[in-house]
Amino acid sequence: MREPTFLVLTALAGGPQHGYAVIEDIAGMTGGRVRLRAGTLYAALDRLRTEGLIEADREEIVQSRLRRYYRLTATGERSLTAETARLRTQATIAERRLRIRRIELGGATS
Amino acid sequence: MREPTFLVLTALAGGPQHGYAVIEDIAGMTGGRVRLRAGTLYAALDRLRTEGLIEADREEIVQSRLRRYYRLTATGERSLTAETARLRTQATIAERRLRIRRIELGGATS
DNA sequence: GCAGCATATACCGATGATCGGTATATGAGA
DNA sequence: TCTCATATACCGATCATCGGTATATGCTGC
Repeated sequence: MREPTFLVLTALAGGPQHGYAVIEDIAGMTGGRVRLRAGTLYAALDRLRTEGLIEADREEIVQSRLRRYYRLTATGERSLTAETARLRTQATIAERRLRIRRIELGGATS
Repeated sequence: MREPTFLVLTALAGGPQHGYAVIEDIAGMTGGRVRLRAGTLYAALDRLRTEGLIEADREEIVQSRLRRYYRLTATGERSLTAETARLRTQATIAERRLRIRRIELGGATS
């Protein structure tokens, strides 16, 4: 799972949201670092729906504009939980190696 | 940065290694979940060298087989440190949302 | 003796997620 | 009236990764 996909699932873990709101949520979540392109977002939404990780929640018309809400499925929740654990494990391994490295090399790298 | 790239940098954070050893290291690190293909590994090595994140360390001939060692550069170390922090931050955000979600929905998802 | 496996580097085409751009439409603000 | 924010959707391009193959050697089991 790549970063944008992970972030979409994280956004929906907070409750149902429509596409554009997901983009805004992710932008806020990452401190503005990640702003998903429309193409990336809607492609990811379609793909995740096909895979059963998310599903349509409801549709609203706000100011004559369609809003299609999506929500995380139980499968999606499990998937996000597993992915989160993986991220944390890898971060821990990398941090341990970096820490040992700094002790051994004393900050003198090439 | 994608997972295989991150894992290659993590492997080299532990000290210089040659290509094949990196594959083995990553396999061990991930409990056998990730076994990089030769194509992925050597392409990543070339790319990371071009980007200045790793560099050639030395070459050895062991049993008439070439071993080309690579090591992390200072730039690579900074890059891995930043990436690790990013992973940890995202894992924390996702976990918080999942935790709140479980309280709110009480385990009843679609 | 030879087949198969592990070691080791390297190249190739295919896949697929993401990027960047565009299209469409409306309401709000300058 | 022009631009910006909202909102969904499609398109081609890029590029990391995957899966397979090529090449070569040494070790192990039959």
